[in-house]
Amino acid sequence: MKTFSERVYDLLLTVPKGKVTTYKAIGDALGVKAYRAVGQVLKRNPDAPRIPCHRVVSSDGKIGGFMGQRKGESIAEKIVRLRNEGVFTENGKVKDFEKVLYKF
DNA sequence: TATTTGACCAAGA
DNA sequence: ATCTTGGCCAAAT
Repeated sequence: MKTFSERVYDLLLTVPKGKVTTYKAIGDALGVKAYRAVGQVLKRNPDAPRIPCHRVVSSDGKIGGFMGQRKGESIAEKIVRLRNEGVFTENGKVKDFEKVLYKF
């Protein structure tokens, strides 16, 4: 039995490049309502480049909480990464959110 | 083991 | 549109 975190990571890895997902979608896909726990795990377990945390946004399409990152990292860099993958953002919110939103 | 916390969400005022 | 409230669940302390 995998742990919740592992499931989150695995699911996140299934998100194709150029797409984004939401905490809610992840929780729902896992059959759990731990939307918060998802973000919690991602925050405290920045498992590095293997986990595309920047592809996870809030349900409203806003980047949400990437701010307040740990030292060295900022939301701006994630936005740049997303843009590099084909996902554009506007003032902290994903543009064409529904179009780039990946559904499990 | 128990309590607190949090990168959330939906609904209400 | 913004702010507050309640709820939800796993991980950290």
